[in-house]
Amino acid sequence: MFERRGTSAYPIPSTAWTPQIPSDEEELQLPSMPSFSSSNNNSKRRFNDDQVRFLESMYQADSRPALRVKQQLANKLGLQPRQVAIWFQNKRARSKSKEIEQEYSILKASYDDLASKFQSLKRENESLHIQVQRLRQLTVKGGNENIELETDDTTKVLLQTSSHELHGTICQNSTEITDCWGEGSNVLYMHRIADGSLTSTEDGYIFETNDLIDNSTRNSEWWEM
DNA sequence: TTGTGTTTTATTGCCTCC
DNA sequence: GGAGGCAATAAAACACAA
Repeated sequence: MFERRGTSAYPIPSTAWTPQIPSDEEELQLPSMPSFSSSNNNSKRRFNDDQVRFLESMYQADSRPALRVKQQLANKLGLQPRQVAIWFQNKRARSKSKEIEQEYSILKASYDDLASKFQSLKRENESLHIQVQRLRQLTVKGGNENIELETDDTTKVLLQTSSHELHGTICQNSTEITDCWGEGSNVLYMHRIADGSLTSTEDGYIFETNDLIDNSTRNSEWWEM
């Protein structure tokens, strides 16, 4: 990006000017100012600041002006009608390109945010798998032990194991698991059933220990994204 | 001053619409 | 079929660092 350096040979209107798009009978209204000289001896010249300013203003009002408007604008600016038409065409292309750039930035920010959340969930998931494996080993041994599963900053699960039964407690918003064993805490009871699977009394909270690891790897493509 | 990257003006060819 | 729009691209103008 760089700024146009050119100096203006014409006075710049002191107040913002909004072009009025003329009807069929009207003439294009431009602020009074000296006509632009058409000293365009067929070499490629950049339009001066005033010409660009007027064209920009017109573009704001109408990005696709009618032929007659373009002709009148060309007369006022000392340009060929074709130059004006091409300027509008290029301007539309530049605007579209900028718009796409902005949309890309928004989408990228959104993607980065999602990717970050995904990574953190993935880490949590991996940690849970390790802890579940540990739990399985202990239940197979038939020990009698309290196991604390850490899921994230605000949730902890305590499982009390014996040879054939598991009791799980979910503690939320507590750093110490014992803090939340009181009234109102969210308690999850999981029971071993005949075939070795685990089930809980919470709605929709059923999983099978024999399959747990396999279940997690069934959708491994999704996690490997 | 020069080389390089960016921006602007202009051309070309294709497409759509009336 | 002609007019006008768009995408791709060329070429000139320009900014700027080395």
